[in-house]
Amino acid sequence: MTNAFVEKLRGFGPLSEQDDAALQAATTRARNYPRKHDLIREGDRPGPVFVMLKGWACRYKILPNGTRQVMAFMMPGDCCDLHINVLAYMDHGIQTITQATVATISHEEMTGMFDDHPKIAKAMYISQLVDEGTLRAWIVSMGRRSSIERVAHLMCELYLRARNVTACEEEQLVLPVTQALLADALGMTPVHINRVIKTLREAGAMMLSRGSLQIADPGKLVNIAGFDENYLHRRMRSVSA
Amino acid sequence: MTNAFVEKLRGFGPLSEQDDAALQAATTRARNYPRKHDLIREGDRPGPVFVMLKGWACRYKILPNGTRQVMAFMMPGDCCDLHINVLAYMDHGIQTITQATVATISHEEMTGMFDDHPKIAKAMYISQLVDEGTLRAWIVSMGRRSSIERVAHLMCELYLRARNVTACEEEQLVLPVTQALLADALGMTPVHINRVIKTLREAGAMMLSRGSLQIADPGKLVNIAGFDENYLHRRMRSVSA
DNA sequence: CGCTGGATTGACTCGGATCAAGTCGAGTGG
DNA sequence: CCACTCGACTTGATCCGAGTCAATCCAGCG
Repeated sequence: MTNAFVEKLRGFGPLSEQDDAALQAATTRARNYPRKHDLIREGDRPGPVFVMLKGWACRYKILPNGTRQVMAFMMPGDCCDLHINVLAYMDHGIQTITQATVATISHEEMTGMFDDHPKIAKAMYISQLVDEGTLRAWIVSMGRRSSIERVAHLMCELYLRARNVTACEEEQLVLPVTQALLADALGMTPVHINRVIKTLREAGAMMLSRGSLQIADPGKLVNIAGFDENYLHRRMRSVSA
Repeated sequence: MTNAFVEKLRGFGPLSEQDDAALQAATTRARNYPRKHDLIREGDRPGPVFVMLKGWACRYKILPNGTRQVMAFMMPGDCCDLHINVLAYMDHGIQTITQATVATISHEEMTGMFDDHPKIAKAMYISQLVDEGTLRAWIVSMGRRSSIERVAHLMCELYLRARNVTACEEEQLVLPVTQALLADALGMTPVHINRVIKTLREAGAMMLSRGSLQIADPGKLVNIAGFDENYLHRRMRSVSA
């Protein structure tokens, strides 16, 4: 039984049985964390690479005025920067959103795996570039989309990403996010998030309640969001490098 | 005489003479481009890695409604993602802001250099992580800073980054950006950018006119911006990996 | 010269923030 | 089984930062 990380990387390119085994071996040493637990804080010295196996986490930064900005959601299969160890300190924190199972891969293990398994390396590079593209898409949302578009866009993204790693019935999906968290992620206030969600519900596009997202009308939602899934790079390069 | 790229990477860690020479050799094949020229467009198949030697460029994306969001400024010494070739298509474009000299490094050259010069590889990874941190800082700005703070923050960032690669007298610096471009970068309107710049000028913090930035009162500007240079990772890790 | 791209300023509007009360549901303990 | 609490969600009233629209200005330049 392969874990979410292996599953995700497989999606970026075929892996041999040996590759699978190596990945699996590297992610067996996992720990459980409660919700709202800091895996690493801003200013900390980076350690091993984190790999989410179960549960969600987010990258965030607290500003001097006390407000918080969430810059990324991490779900099962996601991992933090491969070369994180070359930096002297973290410029942001990573905190669990739900209870979570997280594996760590040491720097040595990582380099070893890269040397011995080029296909793993390539899949990880793709994964990292997708994460970067996601950051850019986030900037686009914050800069040029209205609040309704922003919320719809994020929902589209999370839906697509989550569906890649968790089986889910129809257009229904478990989204373990509070409205306050969404506000921190989208640069809005919880109050306004609430109103926007209401609008989207009344428009018949989607419903979000008690940690569960239901896409009522995918076409309508995508349309509102102006969503273009390109940046998630799910369509792969045909000719391998 | 070494170019801006070599200079910048040196700042991330000591390089041997051989490293220097290899970098220099890889970036001799350079071309000139006029301003407002697309080096690569959204949807294009990624080619070689771009390295800015002279002039500025930006990463951008045009939305369906015609508005534009700039997601990064590239100045001499900056380069685009190392592993860009593993993706099937670009999810954003890169366009010159000024007339520019740009070198390209092929994928083969890149891998060769990584294998033969581990110090170069490390410096490039740091550089890439800094770029990523910059993207996150951008998100923080868009999400949680007021327009005045945003403008001040960007000016602080550009000033620090530019001072690393170009010698400049005092707190004076050439910033080849129009107010419209700043608007596209900061998610505001040109009109409002103009008013904010006026406010900052009247506050005695900085002056920006005709492509030249003058920091009148660095302390004041940093204070307004809530600027924390951590994310640029100029303080290096003492113990090498 | 007059043209053009950029900068500037004013008047008005509006999206989202802010402030302030609730409501609802899942515990939890008596 | 009910009262209490607490975190999350809702809703209304009001305010303000930034957008919009529309002139005008200005410098460089063919």
